[in-house]
Amino acid sequence: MGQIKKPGQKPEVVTLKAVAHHIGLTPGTVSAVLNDSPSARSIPQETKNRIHAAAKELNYRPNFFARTLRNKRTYTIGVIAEEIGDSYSSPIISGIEQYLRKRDYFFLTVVHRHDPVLLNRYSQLLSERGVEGIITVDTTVQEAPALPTVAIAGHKKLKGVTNITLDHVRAARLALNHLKEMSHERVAFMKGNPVSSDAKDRWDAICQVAAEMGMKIDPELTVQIDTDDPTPMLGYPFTKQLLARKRPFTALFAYNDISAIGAIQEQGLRVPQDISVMGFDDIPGAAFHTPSLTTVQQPLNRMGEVAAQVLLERIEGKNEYLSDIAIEPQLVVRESTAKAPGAS
Amino acid sequence: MGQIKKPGQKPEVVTLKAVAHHIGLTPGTVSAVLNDSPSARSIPQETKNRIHAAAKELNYRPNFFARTLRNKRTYTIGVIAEEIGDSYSSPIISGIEQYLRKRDYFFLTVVHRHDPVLLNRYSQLLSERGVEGIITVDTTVQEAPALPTVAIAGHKKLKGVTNITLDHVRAARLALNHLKEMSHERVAFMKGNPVSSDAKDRWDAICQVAAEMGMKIDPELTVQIDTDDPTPMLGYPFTKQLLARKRPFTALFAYNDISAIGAIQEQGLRVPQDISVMGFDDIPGAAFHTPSLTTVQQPLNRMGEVAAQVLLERIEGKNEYLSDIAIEPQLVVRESTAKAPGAS
DNA sequence: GTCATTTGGTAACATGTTTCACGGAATTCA
DNA sequence: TGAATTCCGTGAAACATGTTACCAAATGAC
Repeated sequence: MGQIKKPGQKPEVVTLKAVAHHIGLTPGTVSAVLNDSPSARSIPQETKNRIHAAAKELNYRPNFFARTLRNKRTYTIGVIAEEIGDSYSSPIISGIEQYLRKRDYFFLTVVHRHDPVLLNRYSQLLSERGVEGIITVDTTVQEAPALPTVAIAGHKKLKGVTNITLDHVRAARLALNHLKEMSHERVAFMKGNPVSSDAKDRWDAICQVAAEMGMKIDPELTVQIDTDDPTPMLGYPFTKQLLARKRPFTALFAYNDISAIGAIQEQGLRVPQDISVMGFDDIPGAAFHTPSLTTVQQPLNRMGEVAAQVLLERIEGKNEYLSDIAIEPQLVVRESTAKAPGAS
Repeated sequence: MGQIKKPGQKPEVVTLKAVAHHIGLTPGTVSAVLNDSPSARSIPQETKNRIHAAAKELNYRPNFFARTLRNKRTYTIGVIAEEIGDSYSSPIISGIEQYLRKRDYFFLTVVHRHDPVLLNRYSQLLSERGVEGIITVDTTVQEAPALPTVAIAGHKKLKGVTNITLDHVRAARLALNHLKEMSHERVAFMKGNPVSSDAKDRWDAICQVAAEMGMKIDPELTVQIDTDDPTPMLGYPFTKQLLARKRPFTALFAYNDISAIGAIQEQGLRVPQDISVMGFDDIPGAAFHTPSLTTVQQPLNRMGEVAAQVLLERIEGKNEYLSDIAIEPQLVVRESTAKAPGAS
């Protein structure tokens, strides 16, 4: 493993022993020098040079597993995401990768699909494979983990877990203010599927901010998403359901961009002339949809980076551990929202 | 690593030695039994039961690194993608994950960004970390690798590499036939950025099929993408460039869905009334764009699965290795293509 | 000739895997 | 019936490869 195979020959692994032999020293000495360990203090520079030269010449690569066996360091973390490849997880994982690459860490990825049993099994397995920390995406860790853990969109305070969450109150404020400025008074809401770990917080924040603003939320104008489709079809049936109630409204605050796009597919709605639609997330497609989507932007990529950074700081014991990190959302106004019909 | 830490106590690793000690046997014996190795043939069932019971009771988990040191098996593969999180790589990686999960393999992911130096460095690093095979996505491996390798959208025949490629000739036939049936005669083309490993093959196939069909390709109606933007902006400037030439055309065959969506943003085009636009890939957003995109579907998810499957078969030495696997595309007709204006 | 350096070797250890061997019992052969 | 062979159940030890605390031989200082 880990060496160039000269065609036709057998792999010819260059071990520490081989290097040592090559210059007539012992593996222990060579190891100490190559690691610049304190016990190599007394080795003269001349010898050190010879050792380094030989290692380079033979293209010596220490065996990762032998080394890990002693050192207990793997420079690897585990990422447990709800899914790979959907528009929410992808930018997060990409952000994680960006940061880890700079720090020469690697990561293993597994998918939990909101299944708590899988979540536990995978934490176990990852831990057995020596990951030094775990980042979870869109799930709630249920019990204090054995390894340093950062939970993106995690919402349970647990010892050893750093939660990275969007400031949902601020998000709600941005969104509702925007709608208010556009004179919308009858606003419909889509509540996220409870398996989505942001669903409850986001809704609570909306309720709180609505109360602050003196805006009342009509239960007849709220629908609850309870399917788990990664395509915009997610939003479609719930919009139908909403329209079927025949209760007038001028704006719809969807649970996320995906469901917002699904809602716009509903032919009964002219967006934004009749109904303004507000999304959440600002996924890559949001800007290129027709009409382009007004949305509360979550900096997903950055959240991934921050998660990785915080985790490495904890692994390397640099900083004291924070139990919560809030990320600030931004409002991105595009075409899908407009003045409420009939407003001056 | 790999065990539950009882709060307050030190980790308390359960090693083989601990298990052996617990029942008064030696590690060697316990190991043989737990692995059901041939040398455990002569151990009576009664003893085996005791050993298994003890292992379960103490919740023994073999140390992955110690084991790998001897066995040279890691059940891990490396994925080298151009990028994580864009609409091309994401479904592929997701497909890889789906298959690996079933087989209890893990994977490490790294990103090459079309940089050949990175590609080599990462193969090295992954190999040092004991991956048993590599899947590359959207890059061309330049020299015969030391490990079993599957290249998705790879185009160079190399010993040890299995290329998984779309049948581009068939793809071109599907697309051009559709346009012909819609009476399009003046078709504009966008050629992919040469760093995209499919670009050349796709173009060659289009030229070949066009020749077969007696359709001629006007160089004035082809543009060459030479930027590397993951958003639809990719297609936008090249469409402008095309229009600036004032050469009339009724259909545009974009390099992929992303650039097709970018092209449609160009306000000068009414799609499909004036111009039909054909994409390539069928990314998740294609169906939900307005107008929805007619496109040649690449089963990206499936390509990932197939890649993983083929790679594991090679690793486990089950099948003889194939140097090429062709994947069949499908035409998905949606709203962005229509009869050419003026056609009966 | 004793003491301190200098230099680098020795060996234990991290944890599992696997081959070999050994003492005693059981069986077979002459 | 006694010797030879095989079988049983297990332990011992080598090995996979590095790391590191400690030790020893050689050299030079006084």
